[in-house]
Amino acid sequence: MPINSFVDYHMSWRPERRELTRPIYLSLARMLERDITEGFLPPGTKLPPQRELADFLDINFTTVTRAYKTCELKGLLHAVTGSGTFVSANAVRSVTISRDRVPVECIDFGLVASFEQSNFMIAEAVKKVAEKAGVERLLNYDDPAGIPHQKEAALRWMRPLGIEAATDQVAIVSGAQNALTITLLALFEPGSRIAVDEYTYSNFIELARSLRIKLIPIPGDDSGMLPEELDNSCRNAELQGVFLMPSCCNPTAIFIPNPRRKALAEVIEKHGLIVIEDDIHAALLHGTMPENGIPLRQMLPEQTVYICSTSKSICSGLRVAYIVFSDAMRERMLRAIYHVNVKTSSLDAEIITEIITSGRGTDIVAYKKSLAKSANDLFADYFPQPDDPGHPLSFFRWLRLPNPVHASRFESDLLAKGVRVFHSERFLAGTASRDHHVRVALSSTESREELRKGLEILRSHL
Amino acid sequence: MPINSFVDYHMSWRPERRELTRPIYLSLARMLERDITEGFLPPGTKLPPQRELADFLDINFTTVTRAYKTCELKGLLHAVTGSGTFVSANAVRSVTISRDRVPVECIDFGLVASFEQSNFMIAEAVKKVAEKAGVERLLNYDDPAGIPHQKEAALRWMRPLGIEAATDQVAIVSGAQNALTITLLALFEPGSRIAVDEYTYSNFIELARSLRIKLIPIPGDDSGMLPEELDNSCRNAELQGVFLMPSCCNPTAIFIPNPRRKALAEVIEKHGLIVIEDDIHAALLHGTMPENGIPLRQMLPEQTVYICSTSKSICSGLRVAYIVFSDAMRERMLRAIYHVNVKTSSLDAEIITEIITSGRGTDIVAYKKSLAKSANDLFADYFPQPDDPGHPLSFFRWLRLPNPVHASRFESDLLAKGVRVFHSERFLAGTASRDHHVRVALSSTESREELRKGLEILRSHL
DNA sequence: AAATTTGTAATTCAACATTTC
DNA sequence: TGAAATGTTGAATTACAAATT
Repeated sequence: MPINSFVDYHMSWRPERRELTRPIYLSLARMLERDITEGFLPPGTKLPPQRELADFLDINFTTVTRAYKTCELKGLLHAVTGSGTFVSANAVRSVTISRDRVPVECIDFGLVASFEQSNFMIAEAVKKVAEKAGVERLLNYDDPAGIPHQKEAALRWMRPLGIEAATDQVAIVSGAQNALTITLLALFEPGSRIAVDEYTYSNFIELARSLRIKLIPIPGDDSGMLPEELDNSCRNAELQGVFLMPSCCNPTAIFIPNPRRKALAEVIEKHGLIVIEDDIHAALLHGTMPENGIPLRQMLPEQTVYICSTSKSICSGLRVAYIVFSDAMRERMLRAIYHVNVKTSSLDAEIITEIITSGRGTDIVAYKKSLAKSANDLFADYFPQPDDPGHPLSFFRWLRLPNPVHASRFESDLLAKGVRVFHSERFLAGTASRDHHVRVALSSTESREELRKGLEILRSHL
Repeated sequence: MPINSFVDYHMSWRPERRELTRPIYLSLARMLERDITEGFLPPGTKLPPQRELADFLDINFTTVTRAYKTCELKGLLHAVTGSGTFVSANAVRSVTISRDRVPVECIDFGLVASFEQSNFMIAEAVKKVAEKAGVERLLNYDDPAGIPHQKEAALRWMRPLGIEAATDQVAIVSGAQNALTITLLALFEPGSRIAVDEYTYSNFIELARSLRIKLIPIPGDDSGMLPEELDNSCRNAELQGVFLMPSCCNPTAIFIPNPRRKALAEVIEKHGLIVIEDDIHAALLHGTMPENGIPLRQMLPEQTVYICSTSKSICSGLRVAYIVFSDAMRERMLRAIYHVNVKTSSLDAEIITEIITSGRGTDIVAYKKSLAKSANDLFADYFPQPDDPGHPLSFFRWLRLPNPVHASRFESDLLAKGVRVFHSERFLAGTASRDHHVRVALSSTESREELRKGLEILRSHL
């Protein structure tokens, strides 16, 4: 029997004892999920401690643990030892970012596109490939990891970025997100732990969640993840990997300087972590900083998966990315590629190959860089941030909000005014809801005029 | 202390007590995995019962349960209440099928290609699309599930197959395997159970294994899965879904007749299972049987995911498949598409669309049908199987071997003679290593002559 | 047909780790 | 600084279900 009657206590959640059916933990989890999704327990609510609720329901407290855990794995809750269990900020809605169902009439600073104005150059390459002899050979099941000359082009593209690899250490897949899925499936398992920045690309967060891979947020500073913090986390919990975007972290735009990269590499090597290095912006940012970033793949070739997408630098719609891996990983990576894709369209890969080998890729990158420069200059006019640690040519900026705001209300208010942005809360890997920021994509508007108009609306809203 | 010394008993596995570290169940699972992959415990070995091993190690028997369970989810074991726990047939090697690293000089009856001789017709469509105005609009992030007119074409393609759906119930993805990954990620979770035929497409087996989804093999007869057996399994264990290829099961080539489909649908509806209906051969086989198959999607629209790939029927290299789902599934499906692919290349989708709307698709299908007819006739000359229950136009045949053989030795002996086939053991979802078969792909050779030569070698080998 | 063997699952117990105050 | 609050995890207990003999 319950020790106390609890009539006088305040408990944020009081499930009906009579509604409990066996198995208890499942029915409790169902009730909890229902009350969260129906809004009775709004985001941020502190749930009763396990022992207290167990006492109230006259069950063992680890049965509550299980019910809470079930909801936590679904992303509805997060729990902190010592503090309690809380309803997640993103419990109700999905934080997945896509261009599906965006109101047509809005200025999109949400999804980070890639200055699609350059796509007429791609259209030319499409024509060129289509007219070549032997297109038929691009249309079968052969070479699931890419045709040899396509892989050569891939290596040629990555060489200036500091990547040297053999052709059997590279594979062609369908974009960076696809590469991440493949890598997580190939090298990790449910329950694995991967270190990430406190603010992390939200689609990676949800992908990991759906694969039941746990992300461990590591504190960072203006130069990115802190090596000593990573070292700490490795000591406390068994970590299998670390996810990094060294040339331009999404969403914070931070470029990790080489000394920091080296310090991180040392810690990573010491603990034998697998590095997932998403260098999606590398080609675009190369040559614009006093010193080019050294990829972690170069420092730790045996334990790094290097992902180089052409979506941002060349063309977003063709879905071509390169993955570089070590010999020890090859078998597992190829198998995962086969399970997820069978193969990537050789036609698309051939178009990108044509663009690279013809030298046109360099032109496209230069053009996108000039657009990025111009967009960032305009942004700086509206929001001067002299101490902004982000990369100066980033396709998006990380803007600190002067006052705390309600994240999803902020987004929807601004959307009502015709501008879509994403609040920092979407990018939270863990719990810590510290400062408030918005990520502002500069590469998705069709003209400088549209960009200006959107920035105007954003500034007046703040 | 252990009750008996066990010195006199035979136990198939005697892990070192001293090697156990805490947590016990994990270290025990690791030892078990090691001993299986290193071959000390060959496939089929019966492991000691949980209680016996627990007694031997002086631990609680549910700790052994957990260790066994861990290995079972990895696909290394399977357990049957009452009988015991056994090492899986495919525990050690991968059964993934791909065209990577096939000896160049072999006749490939392994991977099921799609009579690639018709690809010159696709090359024409590529040219046509490339020359159209507005190719740029195919090259951005828009419409992740497919451009509206492409989805219309998809529905037009599927309508004769018995599929009626709204445009927001269909999405374009990158081939059937990709569709399966997306479906499993969207609608199932680690630990979910899906019913499958005893012989099942081996890439689906491995995909499920990597997602820790458990496949429950259901006995069948010449008309496919047995409804009463499915009903039984549903009663005994909580199943969430069922995977079916009704128009031509891979690898057995069985076409499920309509009465059987209806009986299965009844059981499925009763238990509320999600149907994954991979109708990859539907377009090719339509109109060749006395009665066309009614898709399960038509009978159970709310609980079916219908997958219609164009890889086999139109072109394998372009990686385009259609998924049809119910309104209740939409949100989860779109999110999974975004996590795995972001989107499928609109260019590839447009080429397929062009082929469908121009009516060329029907020509291609007719051509492939004629090739399939001819190949099957040739096969029947070499291996008359008057009572073969498979579909007469199947791209592969399921050939019973007169005598039991060693599966992987059989494959490698034949490969040494220049022919690649796959033994039935690769397709075993569960345990029962019953009859011996080989799957012979008829659609992967480049000419009738090559096919004949391969069949000759195969016959003389038997 | 009943008893036995064997695996499954929910719950409870106990020890522990982290955070807060 | 250390005690209290709070969540985590492994293992044991218990009841049960299926297959075998």
